[in-house]
Amino acid sequence: MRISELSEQTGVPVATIKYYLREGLLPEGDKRTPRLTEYDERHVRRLGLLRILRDVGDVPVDGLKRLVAASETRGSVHDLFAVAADALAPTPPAAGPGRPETRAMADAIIQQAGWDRVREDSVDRDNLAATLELVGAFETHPRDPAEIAPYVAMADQLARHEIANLDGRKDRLGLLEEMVVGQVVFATVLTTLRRLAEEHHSHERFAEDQRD
Amino acid sequence: MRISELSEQTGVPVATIKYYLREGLLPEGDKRTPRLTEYDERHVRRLGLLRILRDVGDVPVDGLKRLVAASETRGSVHDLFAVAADALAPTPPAAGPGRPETRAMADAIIQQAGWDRVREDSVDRDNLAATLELVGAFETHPRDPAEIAPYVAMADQLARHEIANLDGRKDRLGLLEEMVVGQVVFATVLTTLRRLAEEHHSHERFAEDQRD
DNA sequence: CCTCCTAGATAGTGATACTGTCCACGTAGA
DNA sequence: TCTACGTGGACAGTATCACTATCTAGGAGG
Repeated sequence: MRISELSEQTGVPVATIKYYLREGLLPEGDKRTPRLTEYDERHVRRLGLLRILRDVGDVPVDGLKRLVAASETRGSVHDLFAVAADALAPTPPAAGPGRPETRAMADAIIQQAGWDRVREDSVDRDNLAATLELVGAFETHPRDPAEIAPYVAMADQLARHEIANLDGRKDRLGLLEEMVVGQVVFATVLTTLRRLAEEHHSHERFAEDQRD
Repeated sequence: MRISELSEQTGVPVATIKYYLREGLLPEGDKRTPRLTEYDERHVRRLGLLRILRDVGDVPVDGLKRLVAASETRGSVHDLFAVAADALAPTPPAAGPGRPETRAMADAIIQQAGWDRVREDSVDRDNLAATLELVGAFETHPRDPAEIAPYVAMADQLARHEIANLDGRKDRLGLLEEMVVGQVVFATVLTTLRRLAEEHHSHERFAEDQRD
């Protein structure tokens, strides 16, 4: 199919498709002649994936690039997922490294959770530390691990559920795609659901409360 | 304290403080003379809050404005929370209204969850619908509610936990602040923890898997 | 043959969140 | 009293991001 058809089928403007091609987010099509390139279903699918990650997950274009690079990772599917996790993780909120004790607390949380398969240099260790650091600067005490425990338990449940639910028949890249889409979509959905649930549950405690 | 001192104490540049004052995110200080304004602890605190919401929660300045406006809401604490939830909710990903059946599915999910205290016009109903719509356009089938059920249960747990843990001694605005910070901080933390947990749990199933 | 589309290069746009400059003035320390 | 530095206020400038538009030359297809 031609670029205009690809655009029609996906709803993505031609200019944007060209941009994604330039950025290497879409593989080049089959160049029949210097003036005519043929695109196929793989492009349609990839474009759909890119739009979901951008529109639903707010993944920056730079993250998409890292994801594309990650998809070339050799090794086990587990290795592939680990590299993809780094690609999806935002770059740590604060530039600075933060106090080492905050990083230690992040590591302690991960160890407490029993997640001993997490790489020592996972980006998310820094992310967790950076978040604790920023929050700690506001609330004087760096929010002790006990407060985080329920969230650790939830994350563990969530991850088990999602890993278990991956379609075992897919190939390497199919699994990656499913994992990545699941991660960003359900992160968004969960955040929205949580706000809805909070609105509901605040009723019992605060509907009558006119305080102040 | 003077503006330079406020800046030092919070680490926020003077120019940024001026910007926040212009935007109405910070209340004006006590204008002793036309050339000298006195700021106090309330400004320090507010600035800390704003920075957390921006740096950790990625709340846009516009959302912060909505939040400030929301904090003036009359009525019960429950009403206050509801308006704040709308302020924190991102404006729906897609501009268009989407198919009505998607909106119906969003409403059905909320009803199934038993969250009957959620306002009919909550922004998050639209957000949920918009997300379902976008995902549905990619994966042909609009992901049936059963797949979402576990997330509904999690969100419910999360919300109960958070509402129950609010410090009951605080005043109206203190409660709002705690609720809002908790919401954005734990949303971020949970997302990070989930990626970490997924990396760990993928080991058991995929460490040996070289597929493809 | 003529019109439309394409690839590829490059430049421009709009939104967001600051950041920098300028000025006249006033405050505080010497 | 003198003076250097800090201030409020207005406004312009900047950086980044994610596109979007324009232009050129040329080939495809009726």
